[in-house]
Amino acid sequence: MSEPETSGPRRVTRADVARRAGVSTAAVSYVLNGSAKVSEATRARVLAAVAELGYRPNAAARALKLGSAAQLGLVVPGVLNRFFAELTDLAERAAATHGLALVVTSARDGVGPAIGRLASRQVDGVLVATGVTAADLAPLAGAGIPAAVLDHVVEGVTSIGVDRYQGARDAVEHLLGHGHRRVGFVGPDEPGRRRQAWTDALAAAGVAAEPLVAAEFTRGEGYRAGRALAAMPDRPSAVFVTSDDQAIGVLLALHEAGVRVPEDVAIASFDGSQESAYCWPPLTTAAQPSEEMVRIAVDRLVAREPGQLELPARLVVRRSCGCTP
Amino acid sequence: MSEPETSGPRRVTRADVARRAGVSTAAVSYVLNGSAKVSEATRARVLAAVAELGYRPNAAARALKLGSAAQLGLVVPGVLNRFFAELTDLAERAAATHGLALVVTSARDGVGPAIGRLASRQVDGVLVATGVTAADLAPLAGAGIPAAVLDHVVEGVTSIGVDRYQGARDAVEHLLGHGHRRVGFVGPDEPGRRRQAWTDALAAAGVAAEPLVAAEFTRGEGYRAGRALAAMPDRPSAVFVTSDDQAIGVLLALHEAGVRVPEDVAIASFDGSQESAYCWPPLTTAAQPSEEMVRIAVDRLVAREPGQLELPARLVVRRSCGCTP
DNA sequence: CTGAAAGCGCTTACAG
DNA sequence: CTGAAAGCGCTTACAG
Repeated sequence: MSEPETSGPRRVTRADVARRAGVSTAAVSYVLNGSAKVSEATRARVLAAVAELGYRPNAAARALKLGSAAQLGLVVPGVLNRFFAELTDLAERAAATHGLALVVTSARDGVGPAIGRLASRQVDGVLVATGVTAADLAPLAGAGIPAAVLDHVVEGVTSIGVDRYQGARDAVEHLLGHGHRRVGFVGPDEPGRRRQAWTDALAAAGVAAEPLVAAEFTRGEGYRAGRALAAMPDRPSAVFVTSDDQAIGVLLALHEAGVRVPEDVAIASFDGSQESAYCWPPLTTAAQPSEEMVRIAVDRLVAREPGQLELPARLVVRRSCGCTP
Repeated sequence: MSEPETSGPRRVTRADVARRAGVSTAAVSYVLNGSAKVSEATRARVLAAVAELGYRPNAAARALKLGSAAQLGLVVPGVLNRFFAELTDLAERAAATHGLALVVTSARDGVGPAIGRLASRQVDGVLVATGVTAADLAPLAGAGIPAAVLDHVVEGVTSIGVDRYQGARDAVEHLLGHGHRRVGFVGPDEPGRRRQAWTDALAAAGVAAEPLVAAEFTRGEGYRAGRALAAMPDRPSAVFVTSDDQAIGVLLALHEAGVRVPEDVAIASFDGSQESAYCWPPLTTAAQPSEEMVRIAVDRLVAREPGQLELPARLVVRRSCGCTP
């Protein structure tokens, strides 16, 4: 199209620095990598040359030699989901703590390709915040790259998850504690631990587990479910929603229909994203210990320490369940 | 701490593939890089060997040789802000279109360090979605890495921005069009184009530009501003808020105080994040053409095509201004 | 304490 | 159409 910029001044390499400082190239590496085997005078000369030349080590060369690109990969379903956006932010911080950069890969075209892309990038580890099987992770194992699954526990794979059953159960029981006897469920149609917790909690309370309104994990699906709820002749007086994002969609539909929350329908959800505190009414939600999960996962990745860990969810009580009027 | 995994099977290199396929290592490269200079039979043998061995080219070696790591850098203030989360998602998609990965760097410790980190990583370009000066970008220029500023236009720097003045002015005028004569401003205390638009629009309408409630670009600050608004004896009947995130904070404070939107206070904001459609009431907002901005910026980065472009904002009318009751 | 040298895995002219 | 070889910029034993 237009004239491409000329390649500009040749990149400055450590050879330039060595020449300028009057030392060997090895000395430059030693100084930069903090080896002790270099005199104070040499160190000063090298550092001065580095500053004068604006030298930056070539990360690719370093990665080739060391077999590490000093970066972590993160696979998310997409950063648009509130909860995953927060995870991305936390992961970036945690990685930075170890001097690692974060390569974000969305699994929009499937988790397999996403992992494949990362596997050839000499990443030092991969954080996976999507549904995966051990097989999906195989290319990483082949390349000697450790992986840690975030958010849920997968058999045979290093994973730091949250106890979805307990979190959901706490939320549903909280709703029951408000005296509700018809507590609906908004979430994926497939069986899962949150759904099981809902079923069990209602069974324990001696009431029927219904209605179930199917919705995938997006605000849009939550909105559709909310419209369905609003239109129900025998609407439940409370619902448990499997994620904050879905609950925010439910909220919108209910508002539009003039159904009041929590007066007409009480709501409790799952995730504890920051958004849950800023919608109206603020959501009572089973909060995942995201910060802790990410920190632990990154630490284990860096230490190449395998293992599984399930952390508890914590019920955060706000207005949507009817607690704070 | 625990025993580190053993280094595992040595990585398979193109030499292994060549041996297995019975061809030279060059042939492997030719096949993988789609060069025409290789026979069909050879190609098939190489591809078979690649599949059998699960070979993945070493990205670092490729980057060193080619001077390109096939990745783009993105500098954001943080991915927690709704708008930047969406930008991150869009950038990841746009980069993938060109076969590039996305390295996300938060400018939490300042834009200088963030850019420095990227500069040594052989990224093929950097997308900057933070306030920057041409000087901040100097290390990139030194390394021959093109940069493009997103979201606003910076003098002397390739940038794809939105017309903040026009967007804000449209929003304020829309509020005036509803008959409001006291239209407040919630946004940063420093002068800026959005604030100027607010001042000008009110001047043109012959009314005083007040009150101005200072708030930085976060939901928390928006919340504080909303509380201040709610407590005002001479509360304006409408406010323009400089971002959706802030507006969502304002909304929460107003709800808590029992101030109705739009009946008591009409609101219009800026950004057009997806969140603006899902809060209550949904926000009338001057929407940035994010998808287009990101696509154009990435295309220009890849083509190393400099230049500046300012795109119009588009007013999306929803309930918060009083339009759709 | 410092320097010369090998090698990380790739790509790509250059000969054949 | 294919192979041998140089070289990208670094790190790090190994001699001195």
